[in-house]
Amino acid sequence: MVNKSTQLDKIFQAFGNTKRRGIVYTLSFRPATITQLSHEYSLSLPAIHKHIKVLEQADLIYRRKVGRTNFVALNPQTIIYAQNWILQFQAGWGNKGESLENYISNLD
Amino acid sequence: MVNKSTQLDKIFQAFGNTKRRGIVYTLSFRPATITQLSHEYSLSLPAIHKHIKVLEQADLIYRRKVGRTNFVALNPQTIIYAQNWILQFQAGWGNKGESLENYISNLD
DNA sequence: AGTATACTTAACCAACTGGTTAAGTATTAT
DNA sequence: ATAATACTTAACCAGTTGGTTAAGTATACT
Repeated sequence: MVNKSTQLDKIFQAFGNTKRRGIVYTLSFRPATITQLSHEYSLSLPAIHKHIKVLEQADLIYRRKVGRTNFVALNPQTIIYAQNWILQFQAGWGNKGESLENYISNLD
Repeated sequence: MVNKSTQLDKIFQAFGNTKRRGIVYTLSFRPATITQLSHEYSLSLPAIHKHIKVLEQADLIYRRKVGRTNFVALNPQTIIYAQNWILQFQAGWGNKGESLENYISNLD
């Protein structure tokens, strides 16, 4: 399998996990350290490390190391990018009350 | 592993694949049949069948069988649900130009 | 110098994903 | 009745995911 993963794939795959969405939610209030997040979500350090990596590779968060402490913060631009993809369907089929039943019965 | 998958997990996992996002995009113009989608995305019927199942279990699409033909259509309510989750971050940290560098240097 | 803290990395594992081929079912056309 | 169409299901497979335990590294504290 070729598995060409685009950025939107990575972003939505990152969102597709309850704990990662929780981390994003937490970071929407303020930055945090990895240890803080591991306590908040009852995850081992290796486990949170993997989640952070997934979020980082999706460019949803970025980090800065200060001494031995890693601070992570949201990257709002990437969230806006995902928002915009979803928002394009605002005016799409179904938003004006169309139903599949009606669609089918109007075929010929 | 327990793998308690919430609806948001399913929705974002469904979005986390380029071909499934393509299917959603196509369906944002009008309903389609499974065979039409398999041609449009060069996928075998078993492959498209699995994608349709993922989208259906996330409640992003629904279908009606007419004779031997399966029509599928978007469920805009579910898309709105995902939009709303993402839109909550509109006013979150980082949207007023805050940077992690500044955050760190203001700690004490 | 020795110990604690904050990760990081590696190896392992079961479950899931996204495709395949092959075979089966239901409906429609000839 | 036979054949074509439109899926559906099952079995298989390689790669990914999300956790684990154990060990390693870098920085800070005493």
